[in-house]
Amino acid sequence: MRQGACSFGLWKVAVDYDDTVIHRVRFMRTAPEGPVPIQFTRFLAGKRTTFAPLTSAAVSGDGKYAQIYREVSRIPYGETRSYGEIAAAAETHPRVVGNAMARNPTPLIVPCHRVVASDGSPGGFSPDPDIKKNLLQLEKTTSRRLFS
DNA sequence: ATATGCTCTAGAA
DNA sequence: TTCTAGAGCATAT
Repeated sequence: MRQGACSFGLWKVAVDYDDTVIHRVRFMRTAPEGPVPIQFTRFLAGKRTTFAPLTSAAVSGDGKYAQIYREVSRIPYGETRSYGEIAAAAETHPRVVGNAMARNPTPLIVPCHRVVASDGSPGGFSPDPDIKKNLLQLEKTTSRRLFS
């Protein structure tokens, strides 16, 4: 297993991976040095809208969380869905979706930042909700640029 | 068995 | 319209 990190604003994005399988992604203040797949730096620079062919280890399996992560992975770049909508698609309760997002081992790959509350407010994000806002902002401006 | 959570809806105020 | 209460369910402890 390899590990590395890149920057996103004030934060470091630490990535644990093997070949094209991403095991863990974390936002931290300081992170171990090392290379990350090019998809990360390009995505975070607004120069890429997908992580393909990278995949998250969290989407495989038959658990309820894996189902939820698969549904979340379907949300297109620049769009959002509510916790309730994801819950309906995965046939579970909205709070379970909240739990799954809170424990998402691979944010970005499984775009949990695109899941917002039903009234459009951002909802939570650890370690800092601002990261979620920044990611949504990045996707909004990037998708607008790609469409001009 | 109980506590917890990045929620949601309905009904009261 | 804003606020509160409780439903509802997978996981962690």
